[in-house]
Amino acid sequence: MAIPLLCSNCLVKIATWNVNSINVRIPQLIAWLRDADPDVLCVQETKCTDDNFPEVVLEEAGYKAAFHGEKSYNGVAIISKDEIKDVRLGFDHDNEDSQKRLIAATVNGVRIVNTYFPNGQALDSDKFVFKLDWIQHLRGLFDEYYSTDEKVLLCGDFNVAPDPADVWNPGAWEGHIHFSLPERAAITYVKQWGFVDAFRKKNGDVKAFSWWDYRAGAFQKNHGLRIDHIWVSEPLAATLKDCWIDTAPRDQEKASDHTPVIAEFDV
DNA sequence: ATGGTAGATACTCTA
Repeated sequence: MAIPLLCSNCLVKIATWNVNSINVRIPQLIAWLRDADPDVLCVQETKCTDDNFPEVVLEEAGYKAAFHGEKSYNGVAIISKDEIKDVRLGFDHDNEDSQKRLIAATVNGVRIVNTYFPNGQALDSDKFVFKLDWIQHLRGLFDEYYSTDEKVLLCGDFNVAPDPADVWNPGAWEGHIHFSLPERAAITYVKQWGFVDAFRKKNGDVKAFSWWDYRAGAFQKNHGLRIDHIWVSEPLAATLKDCWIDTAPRDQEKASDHTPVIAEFDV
């Protein structure tokens, strides 16, 4: 009798969380893994080199990890209970100086692409040009390597709020970084590859946020943006059971400015 | 319009 390699008729939980320094946040991260019990957690802004990644602590908590980091800035990782296969680090054209913003891997037959989109700073900044260019390259990655017939999941900190419902005061944010038309158009182009927004599929047009500025008591006033996303291909969307934002970690001491987004699949 | 906070680094940058 063959031993099944993949889970069948079971729930798989995949989450994304910008932790804003994984070494500062490791106590909250370990606690959240125990409470929320995700199968996979994609993290962004690890802000550490690969030799400083807290691999052992995660192992003790029952998780393996694949990571792609650098000193001080950026950095992404995929943390998983199950085996992490076929890891990709960055784009084909990246060199050793390229910002570490992309890691992809296959877990239980799902191709996971974990991303930390450039912030862009301001529309008149060189960093904004870099942001739009980076997003174009991301679409290119799906065109080149992946099929919409496969189970593909794109998640991470997109640094873009797609719609007015994703912004606490869309009137004031219109034209500003995170909610300007060029960057919204850029992520729409990525979405048109064949993605479904998991949160919107399960929650309609509800207003909900995944990030609140550290400043001006933004979290207490619920002055937030929904810039952390889980987008899935149609074959994966067909198995989507639920998608939600867990605001509890944002309310803790020493919180990240982002909070986890979780999608649950019946595979 | 300004400045408010946090993290990493090193006397400032990024978000």
